[in-house]
Amino acid sequence: MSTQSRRERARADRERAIVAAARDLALTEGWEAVTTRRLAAEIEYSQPVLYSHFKGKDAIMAAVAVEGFAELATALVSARASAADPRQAVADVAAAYVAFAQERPAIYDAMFTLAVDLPFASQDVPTDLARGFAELSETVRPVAAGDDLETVTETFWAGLHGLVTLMRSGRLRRADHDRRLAVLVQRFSP
Amino acid sequence: MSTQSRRERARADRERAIVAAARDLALTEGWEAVTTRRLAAEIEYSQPVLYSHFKGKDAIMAAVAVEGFAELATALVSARASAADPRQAVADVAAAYVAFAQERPAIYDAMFTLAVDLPFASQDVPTDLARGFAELSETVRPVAAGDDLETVTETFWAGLHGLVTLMRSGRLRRADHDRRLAVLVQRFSP
DNA sequence: TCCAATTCCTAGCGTTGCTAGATTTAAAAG
DNA sequence: CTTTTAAATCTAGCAACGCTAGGAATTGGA
Repeated sequence: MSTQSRRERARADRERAIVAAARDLALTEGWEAVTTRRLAAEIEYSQPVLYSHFKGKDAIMAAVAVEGFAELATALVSARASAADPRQAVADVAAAYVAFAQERPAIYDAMFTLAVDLPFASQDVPTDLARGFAELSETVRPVAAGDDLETVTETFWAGLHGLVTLMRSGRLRRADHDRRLAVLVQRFSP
Repeated sequence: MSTQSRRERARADRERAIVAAARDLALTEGWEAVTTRRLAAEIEYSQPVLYSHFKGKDAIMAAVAVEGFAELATALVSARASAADPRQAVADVAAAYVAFAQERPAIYDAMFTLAVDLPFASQDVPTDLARGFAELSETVRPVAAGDDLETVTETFWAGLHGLVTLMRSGRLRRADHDRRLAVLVQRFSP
């Protein structure tokens, strides 16, 4: 009984180590540097061990993404909480969203561009993703007016996502970023 | 002299065949099906021939993307031209943009998500890309007001891009798409 | 008809994600 | 404490990827 629980604990530790290694590698060198061989070396086990924890590389990336949802949600919550008024809240939350994406581009990609085997628009959305979305919702609620709140939230989100991805891939000049963000925020401000 | 020009013509034909094969394969089976071996088989030459035309697979994808810019620009031009008034123009151009992305997802990815070795925010932007961007600019000009036109255009573009990419990767429910687009259009309408 | 130059292909390198089968390790039974 | 059995882990390898070196074949001009 106790030996079994000890083993389970060790397994859980190793699983966390895999996700942490993937996250660190992706952050420092990008996802193309995150190979199964490299991950195995990092946790000091052989390659097949990874597959006893995760179905494949995509599942590992999904696990990193889920961690990212928690971080993003926390960042959005604190941004909105410290805003002086609803108008400032939109600007601050937008800034926090963009800052997260720019500081952790690899994590952001795993969350919103790469891994597709995560439940999004369905019932069993990861809790922290729902938390982040709810925070966006509350932020734009004052401007929803006649429109459906969820729809407005998704559209605002899409605007942020578009700005972030187009800029990071070099499609938009970085210099003008703040002005673009201001335009978007203004269009979604009370 | 004539034999040389004949050879040059044959080479140009083969180059076009490569891009066409890549485009067709990407459209029907996605970019992951576009391998250099598959492309070589398609044009009935061996693999290394590809590298006498293009620096690598990325360059082939970039060539497909450039073709896409032309198509998109044409679609946007005709959408704006047939619009009854400036307000309708915004809606029609937005709809045309989204329709293009949804009907040719692989091409759209090559244009705006994958290939990065294309000049975007610089002087030597592909002509057709500039054409498409100019069309977007003219469409949103009535709402630019005090803001810089280029900035507003880029922000509107980002909104469209965000909607398209988030929906295509399953992050947004497809059913509510029209309503989200309407919200965006309304925010950028005169 | 022979030579030279260009064009093209065969073969292979290093890397990827992933897996089958042997091997070691550890727990349970005697 | 030894033996047996089961679980955990590793070694080795597969198929596919992008890409390239070096030799074979084709072509045009002398």
